[in-house]
Amino acid sequence: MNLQKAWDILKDNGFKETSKRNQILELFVNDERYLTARDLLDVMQKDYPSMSYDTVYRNLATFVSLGILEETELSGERHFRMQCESDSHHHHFICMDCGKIKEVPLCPMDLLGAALPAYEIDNHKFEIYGRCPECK
Amino acid sequence: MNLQKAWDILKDNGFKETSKRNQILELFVNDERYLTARDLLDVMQKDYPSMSYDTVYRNLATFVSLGILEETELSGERHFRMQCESDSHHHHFICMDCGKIKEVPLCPMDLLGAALPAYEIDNHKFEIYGRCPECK
DNA sequence: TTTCTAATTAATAATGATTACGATTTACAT
DNA sequence: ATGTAAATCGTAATCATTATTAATTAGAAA
Repeated sequence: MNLQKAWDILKDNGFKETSKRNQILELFVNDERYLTARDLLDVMQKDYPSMSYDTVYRNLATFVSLGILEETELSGERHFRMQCESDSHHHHFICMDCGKIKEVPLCPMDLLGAALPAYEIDNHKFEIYGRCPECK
Repeated sequence: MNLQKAWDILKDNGFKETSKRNQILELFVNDERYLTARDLLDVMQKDYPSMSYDTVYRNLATFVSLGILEETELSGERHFRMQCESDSHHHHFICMDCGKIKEVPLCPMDLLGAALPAYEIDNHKFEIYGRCPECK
């Protein structure tokens, strides 16, 4: 997702345009890795020394709830990255060295069929972990 | 996994038999839900008021490393349950109300084929979340 | 059975991530 | 230009988890 699209979504939902918000978004646009709140803060405090945890976490929560960012938990910490462009449902290979992802256009739910009758299925998670060709 | 099997594994690896360890194991044998460290502590402090966090976490780590317990992260907290009896690789539906699981004898990795050439695959996670027939 | 030693535990403090709060500042509609 | 709700700052609080040190205990060896 690009910056413009993210701002369109924010504006549509009545959120104001601020420089902090913009820098957080720019950071995600320019970095395809999964980042933690601390990663963000460290980078951003170079430009905005007064950036606070509250601002970071509040905006991350906003972005996730609006579908601008996606979130996953890696080794006990919450990680965030820009929502993928591709509109078709997919899953991710995640490189545990560099944090970059590769889309996997396959969903195990398609193959589940009637394996869980009478169960209400709300959500699912499928992720593959390892090392990408560059890091191997 | 039953209590005897768990102790066999512990003894084989040189771990001593203690009442605290035994109670933690008994708790998991008698509860098929995913439990947090705090869940454990709350229950156990009724019988062993002096049970400490250290003991809980240290033993949980031991049990996981020996394959006695399995672990997953649910809504930001580590959860544990007894390792399944079934020896074949499988995944889990997890009820977000009661915490009970249902085994799903399907692995998406089987269907991945050569979708990720040149990638080193170390691990994967596939979980389905929702509500079980009893909780629905 | 007694003794010895390393493993285990208790009690508590420290850490690290995340959330909350009151005061201040800012975006933007009027 | 002004008013107001939203956003941010600075900091403190909270929550899960890990570390520390001293005391206790299991199990081996005498």
